[in-house]
Amino acid sequence: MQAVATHRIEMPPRSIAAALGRALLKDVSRQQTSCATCKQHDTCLATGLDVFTMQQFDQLITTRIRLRKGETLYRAGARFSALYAIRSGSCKTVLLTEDGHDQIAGYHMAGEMIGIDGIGDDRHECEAIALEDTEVCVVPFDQVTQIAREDGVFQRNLHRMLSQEITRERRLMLLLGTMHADQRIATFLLDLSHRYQSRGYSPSEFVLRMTREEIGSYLGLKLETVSRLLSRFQREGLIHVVGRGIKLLDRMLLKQILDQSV
Amino acid sequence: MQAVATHRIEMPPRSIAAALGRALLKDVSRQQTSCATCKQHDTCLATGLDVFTMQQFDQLITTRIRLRKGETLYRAGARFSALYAIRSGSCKTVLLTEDGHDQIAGYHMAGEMIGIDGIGDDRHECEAIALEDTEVCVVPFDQVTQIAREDGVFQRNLHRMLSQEITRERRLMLLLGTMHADQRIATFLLDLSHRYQSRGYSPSEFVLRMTREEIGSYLGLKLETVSRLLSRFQREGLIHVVGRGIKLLDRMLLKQILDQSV
DNA sequence: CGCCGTCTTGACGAATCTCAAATAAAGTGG
DNA sequence: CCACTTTATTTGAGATTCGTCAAGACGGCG
Repeated sequence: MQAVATHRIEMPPRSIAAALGRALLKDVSRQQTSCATCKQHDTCLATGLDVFTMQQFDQLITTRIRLRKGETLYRAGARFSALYAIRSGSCKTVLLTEDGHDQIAGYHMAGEMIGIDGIGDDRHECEAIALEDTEVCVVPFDQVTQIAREDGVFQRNLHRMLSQEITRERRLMLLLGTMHADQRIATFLLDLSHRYQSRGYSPSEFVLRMTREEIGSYLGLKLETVSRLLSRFQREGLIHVVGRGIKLLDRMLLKQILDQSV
Repeated sequence: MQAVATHRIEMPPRSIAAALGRALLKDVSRQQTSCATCKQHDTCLATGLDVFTMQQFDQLITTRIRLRKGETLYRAGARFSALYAIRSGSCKTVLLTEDGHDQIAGYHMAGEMIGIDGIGDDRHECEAIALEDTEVCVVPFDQVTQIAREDGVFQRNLHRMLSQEITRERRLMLLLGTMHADQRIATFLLDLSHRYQSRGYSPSEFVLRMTREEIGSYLGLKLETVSRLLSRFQREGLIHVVGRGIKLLDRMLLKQILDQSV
């Protein structure tokens, strides 16, 4: 019996370093039950480290930040100095253009790492905003760099983390470039389902943390289109919607929507 | 008086290592004229290295590959072992989904580095295909990793390169998620203009290496829409089109298209 | 010269956006 | 805790953009 993420996802509270460790561990989930929260889309900086390096890494984490709903973790243009591991709650990252356009680039839940967009030119190029009360661990990047130079496994994990961000964005590009509105919504719901499941929550019942408008921005749609499609999916028996509460009734049918070439 | 890239962009031929060096150098363009070809969108792995590390890096490059138009450099799913610096010619990278969809993820010209999508899980997740006869230098990634551990500047350059790929994709996401067809085409033309300019070619006159269909795939449009908009831009005096030859007549007006909020 | 892939252009239709109004939910101050 | 304000959501009708289908033109190449 799985917990339903009706309220908000929270990682079990322990020491700060342990919290981040959980957020970063992967494939070692058999040994540590808390790592069950972190399987697929996570960042895995600490996978397979030897004890010494792991201790070193633990010592990095000396600060954590509490954000209330709507508060900003970092703004576009802010100086980049650290990565942030989400300990509890969730964030959105927002892209801004000169001409006032904006778009939500990502929705990030507990166990994920954000802020890597700043590495390139020492400035964050998007802003991160809490969608609910959220707590993040601060991981100073210069020290990450240092450990990467001393430990090959850690270096590899860092590269993998960066590359996975590229992969994530590619998937979104494909969605935005080729999919119809219903396919986008279906993909979005299945992605959430998958991510909740890999954190130990129900894959078929969860609460959206974003408004219809934010979902639309993320998927390249208008809020009315999002609303209409959720209603349509409900009429067709695919899902059950109550406000931001979502229950997936037939995930096979949802997946079939993705196959429709027209 | 600038050369017009009427035929194809080719880096001046020298030794293999030097060719890659040019492709990767940045900000040192005052000292080496050949680096004028590589200013903005490039990868800069070798920026600011000391002589010793630079020599080390030079020795990496022992292979280059010649591709005829249409040939594949790597396929999706192929084992990742190296990055590729484009020495002459150009490539497209293509994303593929299980259900047969595909989309062009990037258009890469001489002086750019491709293949970094493979780092995450040791497999390339897109395929790279030559748009014309093309020559690439092979940069073995395990040795890149090794140098990164020994040299902090090099490590930083590597991180920057990865992060820039993220930035590039973000821009494309914004385009796909928020822009109208005319804004996408205008952005596409201005981006090419910018990149040709930073390689020492005319920013206002160049030859497209892709078909209308490929441009459409890249921008999330159908080929007819691309064709119609190029015609419209020509009618409006913004550009002059002859087949794949493009002359930008009024870049200010093109930029203004991006500001139209409607 | 004729074939084939590419490109242009038109007419039509479908998907999505825009505008608008009503309803529901969330937040606020007393 | 209630009344009130604000914000979010749903739904409809109409406009618009872009895609689809189709026909013909262009250009390169054997």
